[in-house]
This record gives sequence, structure tokens and C-alpha cells, in this order.
Amino acid sequence: MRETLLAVDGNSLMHRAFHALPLLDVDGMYTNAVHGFLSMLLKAVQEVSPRYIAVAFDLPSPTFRHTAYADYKAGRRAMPEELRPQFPLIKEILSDMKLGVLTSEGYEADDILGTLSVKCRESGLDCVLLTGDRDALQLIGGGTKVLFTRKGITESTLFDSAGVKEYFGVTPEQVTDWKGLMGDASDNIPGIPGVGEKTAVKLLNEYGTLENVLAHGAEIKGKLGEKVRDNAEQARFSKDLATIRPTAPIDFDLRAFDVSHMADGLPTLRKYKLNGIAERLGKTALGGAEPVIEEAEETQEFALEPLRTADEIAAFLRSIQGQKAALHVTPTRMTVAGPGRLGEIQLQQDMLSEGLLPDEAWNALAPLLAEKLYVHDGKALLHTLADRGLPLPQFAWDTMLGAYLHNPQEKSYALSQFAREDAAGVLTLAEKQQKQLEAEGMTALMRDIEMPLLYVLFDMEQAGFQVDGDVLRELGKEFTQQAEELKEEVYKLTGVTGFNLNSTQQLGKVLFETLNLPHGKKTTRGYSTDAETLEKLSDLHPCIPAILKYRQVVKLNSTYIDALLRKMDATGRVHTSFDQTGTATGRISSSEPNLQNIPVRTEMGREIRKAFVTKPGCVLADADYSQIELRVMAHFSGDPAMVDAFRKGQDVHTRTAAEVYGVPMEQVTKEMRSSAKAVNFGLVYGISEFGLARNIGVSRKRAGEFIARYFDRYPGVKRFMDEAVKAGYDKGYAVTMMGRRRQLPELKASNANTRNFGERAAMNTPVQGTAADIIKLAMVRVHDALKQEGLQARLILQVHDELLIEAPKEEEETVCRILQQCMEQVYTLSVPLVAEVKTGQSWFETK
DNA sequence: GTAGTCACG
DNA sequence: ACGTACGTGACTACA
Repeated sequence: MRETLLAVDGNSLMHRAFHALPLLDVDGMYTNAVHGFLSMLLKAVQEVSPRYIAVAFDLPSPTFRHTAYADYKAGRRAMPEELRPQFPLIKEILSDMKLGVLTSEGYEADDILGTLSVKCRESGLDCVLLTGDRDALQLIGGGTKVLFTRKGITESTLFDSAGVKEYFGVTPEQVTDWKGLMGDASDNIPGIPGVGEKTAVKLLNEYGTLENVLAHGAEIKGKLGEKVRDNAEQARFSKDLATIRPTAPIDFDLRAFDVSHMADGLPTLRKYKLNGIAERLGKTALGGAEPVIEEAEETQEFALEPLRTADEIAAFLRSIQGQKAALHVTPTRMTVAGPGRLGEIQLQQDMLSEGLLPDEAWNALAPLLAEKLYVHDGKALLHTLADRGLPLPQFAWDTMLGAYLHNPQEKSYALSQFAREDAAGVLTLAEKQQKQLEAEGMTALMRDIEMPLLYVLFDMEQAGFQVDGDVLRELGKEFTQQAEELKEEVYKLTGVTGFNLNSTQQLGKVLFETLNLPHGKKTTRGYSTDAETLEKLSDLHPCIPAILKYRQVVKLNSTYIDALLRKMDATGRVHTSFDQTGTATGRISSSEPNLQNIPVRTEMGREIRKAFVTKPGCVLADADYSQIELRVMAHFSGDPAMVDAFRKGQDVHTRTAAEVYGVPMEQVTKEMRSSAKAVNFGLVYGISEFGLARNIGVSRKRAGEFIARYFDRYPGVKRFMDEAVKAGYDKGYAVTMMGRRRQLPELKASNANTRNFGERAAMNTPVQGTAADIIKLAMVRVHDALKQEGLQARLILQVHDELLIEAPKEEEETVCRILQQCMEQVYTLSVPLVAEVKTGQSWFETK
């Protein structure tokens, strides 16, 4: 086995660590960057088991300041004062660990990395470059790989040539061309204005190299072509800036940087109070020793068995019968896994290709559907099966839901593209998740809520919501006519005709340049024209109300009339998709169409709900939780006044106003109640003076006084908020009543805005997430109860604190009772849960 | 594809 | 000093 050198870009990692970790004062010193750096280094040591480690640092030349290159590099923003003194610290520690600390006058760390990678190639060593700088990707090839740190300091990816192409869309050889085209703001590299990452990739895929792109500038169409032609020299210059020069004059014997003496750094680590790192260093297997044990345990061998006929499928199923089984289906391939076994069925795509016809395959697989299956995205599988009229199986585990509970903020929960995209991957993943979720205390949440809910959502998607197309078309006509009239009115009132009223840019010009109205905040492309801004101008020009009305009508038409008509099936029903893994807090979301944002707040918008009806002979039952989030907050905080209000069944906003203004409830005016309501909302969102001030239109100071008075009257709520934030910092995540978690990496940011956001999320997530837990469990209970009592009534929609059922008229009373009981009795809090049920022939009538 | 806007809880 | 109320999805314009 070849030995590996781990070459580290010290500057890149120190900056990354500095910005990823909070700045804490330890004995009058900051060590956050040192801490993060070493944490990443130890992780890398575990991953690549290097024999040697060298760390490179920038050493700017004091003499060569006159070059364009030096000027550009000098233009980068100065190093934060809290970071600078950490460099001597890290160098001291690395030296004590007997690792290489390399600098070379006039060269940057990445140049030294390049030099090291060349030296490794010459001496037959493998080389892994640890950095967060994309420039280093150009060095990949010939035994050199890049371990690229992402997302602060927690994650890293090992890139080889194919990996770079796969992930970034360009080859290592194209990296400098790529940078030349798109530039890099953080490195002060200009590139071609208007060309971003995607465009640069596209150009390189078409033309191969930067020079070739420039050579074909004439044939590139539109603005892009113009930009390319005008900025050819700047692009070449940018490429030059991004090109690493592997020519640093460094001379040393690599063997001096053997990892076997890293433990010599322990006293220094303790000296700087880096005890966590010291402990990890003690445990880290050094010198390329055995790989991490967990991996060895988890890697199970699956022999791939091609199943070419129905008989082979049947035989395979018999052989794993009664054992754990996973099923995974893609359009071209089906896989079935049992312990140590993996059967693969290729599906025939056309007359020429190999494989079974889907019908044959499914028929042969039918016995499997009687088993409890391990799956990834069970709801999608249920749809596939239902569309074919096949029996619907029970699921033992859904790895998509498991992954979501483990971390609800992944961009996608698709199985990874490569070898694991099969049932064997699902089986191993499920085992890993079961341990993980058990350790994280989410087993019950998975078993009692998310898994059963999957079937509920499937049934709801299948059932759909009956829509009256005639009502929609009628409304659409009205809205269209109104929009036309309003548009003409705006043209007349502004004196400008023919501009596109839907374009914020064109509208901004008319209002703030032609008419010279005072403009508020600016956006990246011009003036802000949102409703909040325009409302302030209402009295200054008669066109403003017309514009606002126009916007409203056009929105209703395009989003709710046209879109909904397009989504109706042959029987006039619309079937939304529920996403059980889409939100950070545990809520579900609805899309295509989104039925969770059908208008209700304005009179005109509410009309649309007249189109949401039932099939003949049925009635709609609509149940709403009353103030569920504030009740959750009352429960968590135990605040006497808040708990008292809910136990007495008082109007919570009126009670809040009475408390804060110090008057009896009877003397609370509309205005007082309205401000109190805004405060209550603010609390749920994670209160800030600014947000409250903006919402109720008072000064920030007034808002601050208001909040102070509130906390004076509700000290339990204050304590709850403080504890939620503290728990976020201590644990790194927020947690709901049922144990659902949301990571809060924002709290580790050095940027105060980001941290404040994290703090508000720390306050909001337990509240919003617990409310989500509660209604999800209620949905499972309602679904079960309807089945238990043999009713035809079906759940058809959830809107966060609201459940809708379509029921035959004769089931109306029973269904109302079930809804109310399930929702109110689902969980016992220290305050009552209250659900209000209404029935009607349309969603309009139930409101 | 991103930005701006706006619909909901 | 700075810019924020929390959580979503869909449409339009514009590059």
C-alpha cells in the first residue's frame, strides 16, 4: 500500500474554522480557529490515515508589492484582529506535534500545496490536500486528491477527478478556466461580469477551454456573448490569478513529518485549554493503523443475484421469506434485499432492451407485498402499487423518514446515486438509523407518528379535494375583467401607458423616476415595490391603491384560478402532494397544488373557497385547533397568567392586553388587543424589538418597552425563552415535546445576524414543532378511528392547525365527534387543547 | 436559476 | 454596527 501525505492549506482552514465557530474568550485569548483547525485535522487523519502531515501557510512577500498579482491579493479583505494572533498558536502546536509547518516568501499556501503534490508524484507517494479553497481542485490527478471541507467545519468530501466533474461539472484541468470565467468575489478575482457558476460550467462543457470560449465569442448569443467579447482580457487575467504555481522553493525531508509523534503536542494543547482536542488526539489511531471499527461492522456484503425470470424471482423470494426484506424500485430496475442477499430485476425499457416487462415483474413480486418491508419513500411506493391495482404492504421502516428525523434540513433525501441505490442500501441504512434514532430518543416519534402518518398522507393524496370548476371559471372571468380595468386605470392615473405592470423594475421606474414619488428601501435590481412600501404611498398618488388592487386580483387569478383548473382530474378532484420531509420544524408541506395557502384573509380571496366542495351526498367537516402554539408555550413555560387564561377559556389576546396595560379585561380596546396579539405572535416567532415594531408600526423603543412590560407580567414565558436559547447553545439543536430535533448550526456562526436568527429558531422550533407533533398524532388517531368505526368519511387535507374531512351526510355527527375528541384528547398538556369543528357544503361555509 | 412578491398557518 | 420577526410554495420577470 502506498503511503500518503496529508498536505493542509493552513490559511484556508484557519479562516474557515474562525468563521464557523463562536468567538469565546478563554483566559483572555481567542482559540476558536485553532480549535476548529485541529478538529478538522483530526477528522482528516481518521479518514485518510496519512503517514505524513505538512501544513502550509501564506507568507506574503514584502518586496514584490508592485505586481498586479500582489495588488490583487492585497485587495482581499484584511484579516480579523481576533484571528491574527491565533496563527502563532497553531504553528506552535503543530511544531510540537512534530508536523511540518511550511512557508515560502512570496508564495501562498495553495502554491505550497501544489509544490508538495508535485514532489509526492515524483517520489511515489499519494497526496491528499485538505482545504476549503476550490482553487486546489486544479491539482487533482496523478495520485493527488482533495479533501474539501464544506458547511463550516463539520463535513468534508474527498474528491478525485471524477468526483470533481460529477459535483462541480468541470474537470480539474478546467478549474482555472472556470475561475477565469466566473471569478471569485472572496478572492477578489473579477472574472466575466454576469457569468456565474452555472453559466461558466455550461460554456466550458460546450467549448472545453477558456481560450476556446473567447475564440468563439462571436457565436455566443445575446448579452452573454457581449459580456464575453468585452471582457476577454479580464478573463485571462482572472485565470492567471487562480492558477497555482507549484514552484515554491521548499526543501525538506518528508520523513521528519511522520504522524507518529503527534502525541508530543498534548502538553501544549492542555496549556491552551484545548482539552477536547487533546482527548480526541489520544484516541485517534495514528500511523495509518486499522480503519475505524464502526465501518468494518456496518459494511455487510451483499452478493448481487440477477433475477431474469418470474421463476427466479419466486425462488429468490422463497429463500428470504420470513426474514428482513427491503424493496427498492426505480423506473429501470427493481431490487429486493434480504440478509446478505440482493436480487436485481432489470425492467424492459423498450422492445430492444433486456429485462422483464414491469407487469411480469410486479406479478412475480406480489408475495413480497405481504411482508413487512424496509423501504425508502414508502408513500411513493404505495402510489406506484396503487396505480397498478396491487396490494399495499405494511412497512417496517422508511429510511427517507429516518433520515429526515435524524436531520430535517437536508436538501434532498434521495438515496445516493451510486452503488447504494438499491434495496441492500436501504437495509443497511435502516439498521444504522435504528441505532442512531434510538440513541437520539426518536424511536417512538418514528414508530408512533411518522411511520403511521405515511399511510394517512397517502390516503389523503389519493382521495383529493372536490373542486367546482364552474365556480372557478366564473370567478376567473370577474378577476380578469377587474384586472383589465385596473390596468387601464393605472395607465391613466400615471400617464404612462403600455408598461408591464407585472414587472417590478418597470413599475419602480414609473413610480420613483417618472412620478418622483419618495422611494423606500432598495432591492438589488431597483426600487422596492412590495405592498408594505406602496401602502405608505397610498395618500400621495391615486394610482397606488389601483396598483395594489391589481396585484391582488392578478395573484388570485394566476395562482388559484388558472393553476387549480389545470390540476383537476376527470372527476373534478385535485390531488395535492404532501411532503413529510420538507420542513425544518416537523410540519408537513403541500404542493402541486399547494392547498395550504388557499386565500382566506381578504373577502375577495375567500370567494375561492366556494369552489372547494364535496362529492354529492357529502359534507365537509373542518376542525381547527384554537391557539395551539400559544397553548404549547403555556404548557412549556408553565407561566401562571398564561396557563390561567387558557384554563379559564379566556380570549388570550384580550387577557394579554389586560395584563400588559394593567386594566380589567372589559376595558381592553380593539387597539390594545391588536397590539397584544402582535406580541403573542412575536413570542411564537422568537421575539425581537425590530420585528414587533415593524409589525405594529411603533418605534423600536416603544416595542422594546412593550416587550419588557410583557415579560414583567409573564416571567415564566421569559424564562422559557431564555432556556430555549441556552439549550440551543448547549446542545446544538432544538427539541420538541416528542423528541423531534432540529440542528442549529447558526448558533456557532461568528456573524451576529446569523446567530440571532439561530436564537429565534431555538425559541420557535420547540413551539411550532410540538404543535406539528400534536396534529400529526391527531391525524393518525382520526384516520384509525374512521377505519375502526367502518365509516366512509375520509381525511382530505391538513393545514397546520386544521383538519378537513369529507363525509357522507349521515356520518356528519359521528365524524364531528371523532374529530373533536381525537384532536383534543391526543395529548394531555397543562392547559386544555381545544378544537372547533364546523361543517358546510364548501370550505367557504365552514369558515 | 434567482429575485421579488404574496398566498397561508 | 447590523438587519430579523417563524415556517412554507407558486407565479412572473429577467438574466
